[in-house]
Amino acid sequence: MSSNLTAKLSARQEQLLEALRRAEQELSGQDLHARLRASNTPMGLATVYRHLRLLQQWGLVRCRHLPSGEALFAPTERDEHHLTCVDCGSTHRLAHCPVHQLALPGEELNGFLPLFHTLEFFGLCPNCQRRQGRLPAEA
Amino acid sequence: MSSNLTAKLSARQEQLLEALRRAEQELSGQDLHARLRASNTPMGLATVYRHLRLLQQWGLVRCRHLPSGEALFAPTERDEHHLTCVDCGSTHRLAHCPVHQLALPGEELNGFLPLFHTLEFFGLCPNCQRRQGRLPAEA
DNA sequence: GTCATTCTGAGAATCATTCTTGTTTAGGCT
DNA sequence: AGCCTAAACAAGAATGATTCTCAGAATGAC
Ligand SMILES: [Mn+2]
Ligand SMILES: [Mn+2]
Ligand SMILES: [Zn+2]
Ligand SMILES: [Zn+2]
Repeated sequence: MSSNLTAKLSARQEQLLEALRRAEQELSGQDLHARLRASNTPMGLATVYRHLRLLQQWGLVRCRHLPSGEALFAPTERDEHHLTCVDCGSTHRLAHCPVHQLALPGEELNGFLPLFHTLEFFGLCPNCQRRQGRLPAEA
Repeated sequence: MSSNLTAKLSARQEQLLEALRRAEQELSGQDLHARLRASNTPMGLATVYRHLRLLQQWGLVRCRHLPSGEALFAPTERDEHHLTCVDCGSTHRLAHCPVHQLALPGEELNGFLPLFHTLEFFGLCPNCQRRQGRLPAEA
């Protein structure tokens, strides 16, 4: 029950985390499953999701959701953020994390131990600004 | 944030945005649908999601996804962020936005027009820290 | 009025994720 | 080695939020 306190990850968990690290970018659960199947460490889809959830709970994996609804997973140590166009969905990776060593006030934390964060900016890419020319707004 | 544009929202879109603003906290698409049905401005589920997507594209509505997969919607002008426990899922609202007037460098933006952002912190709440004691480390 | 265009919503379809369940594996003990 | 139990595994079924379909309802120019 509390084996999650052990110092070492299981073999499957290592394989999964390694595949994520080897990937050049974030992967969906399905992508990850397909890659593992194609590699020499195949595993079932349920196993992928089960360990993905556990690794998230250990703070070793993070996920972000695209506007389309896809969930993309990445190792926590990869501290990347994006600009995403709300219209066409295109995304650009930021070169640096804008809150890299932002310290939250102690009274905000209130005993909470931060492990990682997600930060995403949304707006309009140059193309869509040009194409739209205008935006509807409230009365 | 901003915008003061000239185009007008449709009646349905106004009703939807009003319901979101009236809500004391973020609502899922299903929640919103249920509330509208119970109110004097009922509308179909497809219409709720259709306009929710459009309002996101106008930059008037934002959404965040919980680890559970639910998408929660809120008006963009509500600039709130949370601490979420990766273990038990409990969330705590931050009193202030830590990046409220953070300016992204122009060369990062590269013509992109920011409309809003999402920022969420993940970690361990005091209860779960106490219950776990420590975290597994990599091999 | 007529016709064209846009909007709506009930229900069906989608599909990523989770659950179920029978099977296999990993140890611990003798 | 043999036996036993608990945990891990994976195939397929189930779930459920979101999206799609499409026939009817509104709108709005003429
Ligand atoms: Mn960061
Ligand atoms: Mn903010
Ligand atoms: Zn765009
Ligand atoms: Zn907790």
